[in-house]
Amino acid sequence: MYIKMATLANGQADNASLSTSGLGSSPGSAGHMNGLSHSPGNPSTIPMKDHDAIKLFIGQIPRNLDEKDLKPLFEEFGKIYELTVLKDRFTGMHKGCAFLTYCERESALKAQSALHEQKTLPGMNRPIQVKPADSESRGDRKLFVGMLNKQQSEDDVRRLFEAFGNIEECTILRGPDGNSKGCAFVKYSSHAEAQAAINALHGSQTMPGASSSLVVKFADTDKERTMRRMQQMAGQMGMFNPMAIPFGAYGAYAQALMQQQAALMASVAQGGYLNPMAAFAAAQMQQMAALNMNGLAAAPMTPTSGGSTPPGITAPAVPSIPSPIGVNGFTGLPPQANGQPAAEAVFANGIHPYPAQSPTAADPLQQAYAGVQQYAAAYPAAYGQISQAFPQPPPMIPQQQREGPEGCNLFIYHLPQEFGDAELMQMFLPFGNVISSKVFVDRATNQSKCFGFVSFDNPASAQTAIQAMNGFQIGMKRLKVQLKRPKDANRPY
DNA sequence: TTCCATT
Repeated sequence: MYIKMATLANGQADNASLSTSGLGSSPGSAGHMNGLSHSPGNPSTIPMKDHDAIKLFIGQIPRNLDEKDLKPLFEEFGKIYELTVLKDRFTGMHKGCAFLTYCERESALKAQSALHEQKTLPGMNRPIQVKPADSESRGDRKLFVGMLNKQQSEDDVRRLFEAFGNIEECTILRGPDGNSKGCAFVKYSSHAEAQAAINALHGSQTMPGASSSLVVKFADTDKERTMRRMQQMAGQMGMFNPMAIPFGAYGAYAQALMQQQAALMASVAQGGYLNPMAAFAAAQMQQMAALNMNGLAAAPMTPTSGGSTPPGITAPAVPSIPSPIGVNGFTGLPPQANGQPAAEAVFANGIHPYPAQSPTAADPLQQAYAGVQQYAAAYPAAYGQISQAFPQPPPMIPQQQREGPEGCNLFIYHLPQEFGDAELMQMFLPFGNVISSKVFVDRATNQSKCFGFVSFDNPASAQTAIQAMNGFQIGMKRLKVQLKRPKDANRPY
């Protein structure tokens, strides 16, 4: 078992090999940015998929082939977003099939036409199946919205609905004269998002001029054709989707967070169990590289961890960054950032759905730093050397479970098996004040069920966390991070 | 040969 106790160097190497998108880096090469320097702020380092990407079902796979064997076969047709071989939940037995999502819809279509029933893999007696997963066709995700104010535009409706998920389409129904009929269709990426919107908004308010409270229900499928016509009519007014710009000026910082989280989780996932020291150190190194890579840190990088206070950091988008994150993370200033108001201003500019936000909770940089402190504070006895670096760790002992307000509670799925409450909290601290984190554990086996909940004290942090962490890649799987379903979520309308 | 789980 000690063999698995990865040294820092090994942990980092593992990260690099695990990553499909260049997120990994090695400690010795922090100074030259691990080949990522050519893409500062390049969104391609954050894996994304088309909003209309198709999840494919792959059937008739020999049971001796796992994700890494299948990857090359399917990569021919495009960049893979996620590939998951289905396994029995208890025995871990390969079920002979998989789910595959390409980043681009087009790749899925190509793969389907090239492979579906076109050949039989060794040992199989039926040809390979490559087709949209059953789940792709089922599940209502289109909402009918009634009792709107007739002055409300598509953008107004979007603003009302965007907190509950990714809006793929939003159309006001209009008469031939172009006047709103006071209703709209809103299509989310998933059924769950649509359901969340229903739960939160149906009957929640009465628009000025409307005769009764807001109606939010699943769209009548019979009328889909009508709807399509409507959408085409309103079609060419090119609206931009605010959700497509997750962080605005903070994009680069979002990336930095990704790097940090990548290191943390990859080292856990690869190591087979949690090695807090390696994870922590890896996160530090990743953060150094990431911040510098993105041009947020002007300080020249030195490969050794000198004890000097890092020089001031300048950045065009985020004027002032707490420097301790910069050069080695183990020494430096207390986390009271001097740039909070500026950072908040940037952050509030089109990013916060809830403008009335406390600056403290809204400053992700500060939160990131707090997260690091928390991580160090969690293991003070074993790693005194590190906890020393933070003379006064904030009293952030995980509180008892408590739910936050509506819109503040996240459901997280596909957690690494090794993640416990503390790791879950650590993962989400950079986005706000985590008031609780809970990984579900099987009572019988004491094993994580790989899902859990995180609660923030404000909805903006929750949304920021969703934007940053939903779809975050661990191995070939991705975290699912969404608002917790309200308990009456399954009630049909 | 169809994942998926909501303190």
